[in-house]
This record gives sequence, structure tokens and C-alpha cells, in this order.
Amino acid sequence: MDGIPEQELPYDVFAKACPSRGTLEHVTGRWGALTLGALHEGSLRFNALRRRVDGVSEKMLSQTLHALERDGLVHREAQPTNPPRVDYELTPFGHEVAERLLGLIHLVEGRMDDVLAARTRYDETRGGR
Amino acid sequence: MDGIPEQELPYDVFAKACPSRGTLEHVTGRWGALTLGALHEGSLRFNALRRRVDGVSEKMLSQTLHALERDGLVHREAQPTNPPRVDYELTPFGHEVAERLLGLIHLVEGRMDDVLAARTRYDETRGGR
DNA sequence: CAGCATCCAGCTTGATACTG
DNA sequence: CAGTATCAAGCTGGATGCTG
Repeated sequence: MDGIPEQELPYDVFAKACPSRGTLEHVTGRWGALTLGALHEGSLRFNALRRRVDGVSEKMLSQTLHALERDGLVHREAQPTNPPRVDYELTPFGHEVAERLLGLIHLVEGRMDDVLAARTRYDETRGGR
Repeated sequence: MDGIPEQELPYDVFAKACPSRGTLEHVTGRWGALTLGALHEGSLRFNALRRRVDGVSEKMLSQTLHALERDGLVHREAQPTNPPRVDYELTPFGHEVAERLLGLIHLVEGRMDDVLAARTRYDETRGGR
């Protein structure tokens, strides 16, 4: 009967305690997703990244990069020069993740007119209250 | 020279003020992603959904569903019976989004061993402090 | 069952200031 | 340039109680 063990995955985001949930949050979080998206086009230095991800604070970017580096999605390349120069780039796994993320992002961007229309409809329907 | 206008998208998540950023957050948010993932397999009633998305509170699920419904990703089907029965299901657009999301989720789940190993390495490297 | 209203602890976030 | 440290404020989210 368990001749064909049904290839059960050891990790399941739907389970509260699964560590994959944490990683998913790093990846999809407000700044995580945009950071990965930005780095998918090529490596960037700290402040360039900060400019690209419009609205992120120094602190949040730093924090986001640490989490992504820790999870093995981003590689940090520091050159001991003066002034310091640090480049951030995606690891192969980071690129895989970023690709899917960008697919999602573009899908959403491309349908924003529909989304906005849906919102208007929704708000009008229950607009009175 | 703008014979071939380069198909510029009107929406850009990287821009702070773009409404697409809000929608992306609804979609990728902690509960948004899991809710869409759960509903991709089929419609579910409120409490079934609550059980499926392990750890979500009533309030957060309700809030998440409202946001997704407003953005046109989820359809709410209420039957005026007693006791009340409400089914939630994805719209076609919701399914498209959920598909990509699940791709991302499975990618992450499938690589968790690598992620965990990367974390250990990271923590050991700067483990001292 | 399917939810809304309220309260409030605490985590997240953004400013600001400082270091190497 | 590339960050870290600190602090206040605001939003997130859970618990509880109630409605239809």
C-alpha cells in the first residue's frame, strides 16, 4: 500500500509552525518583493537600491537585505575601499524567486485598470455605508 | 522616432505612489497569499478557510477577504439561509494570481532545506556577534 | 455559521543622529 | 558611501463580546 508514497513535501506554508512561512514573508513582504525585483535586473549598491525602491528607509532596506542574505537569496559583496563600496546581487536561487515575483508583479501591474474598476464598483455597491 | 513606442506600462510598483503597490501587498501579504492559495483549490466557506489557513484570526481573515474582494480577486457568494452559508471563490483574475503565487510558494517550500542551511551558515559566520 | 465592534499590547516603521 | 543605534508613533493583529 505505500508502494507509491505520495511524494509529500516536508514543508507546508499552510501550517502555522512551518519555517517556510517565514521565508515566504521575507520574499513577499513589502520591501522584500521590491528589493528582489530591483536586483533581478543586476547588482546594485546600497544607495542605488534605496533610490530604486522608492520609499524604503535606510533601516528597512538594511533589515530586508540582511533577511534575504540570511535566507540565501542575496549575496553581499563588500569591497574594503574607502569610501566603502558594497554590491548586492541575487544568488541563483534568488533569481528564480525574483523571476516568479516579477511575473506576479507584472500581472498585477497589467491589470490595475481592472482592479481599480472593481474597487469603484465595490465601493459604490456598499458605498452608502 | 517614436514609431515603435516602447509599450510603457502605466503602473509601476517601484514608484511609491503607484496603486499597484497596494494591490501587490494585498496579494502577497501574510494572509492574502495563503488565502488565495487555499481558494485556488476550490471555493470554501468562511470557517473552512479559517481552518485551512492555519493561524489566521477571524478578524484578519475577514479583513483579508474584503480587501481581495474589493480588488476583484475573490467572489463572495452568500446564501440567505439559516444558518447563513457563505462561499468564497476566486475570480478568473484571482486564479491567475493564485497560480503564480503557488508557483512561488512551492519553489520556496521545495528549497527550504537550502534556506535553512544558508541560515545556519550565516549565523555561524557572524554567530560570534 | 458568519461575521462586526471594541480594546489594547506590541511589533513595525520612519526620523534622527552617529560611526567607520 | 554604507551602514548602526535609538526613540516615538502608529498600525497590526489577537482576544473578547455581541448580532443576525
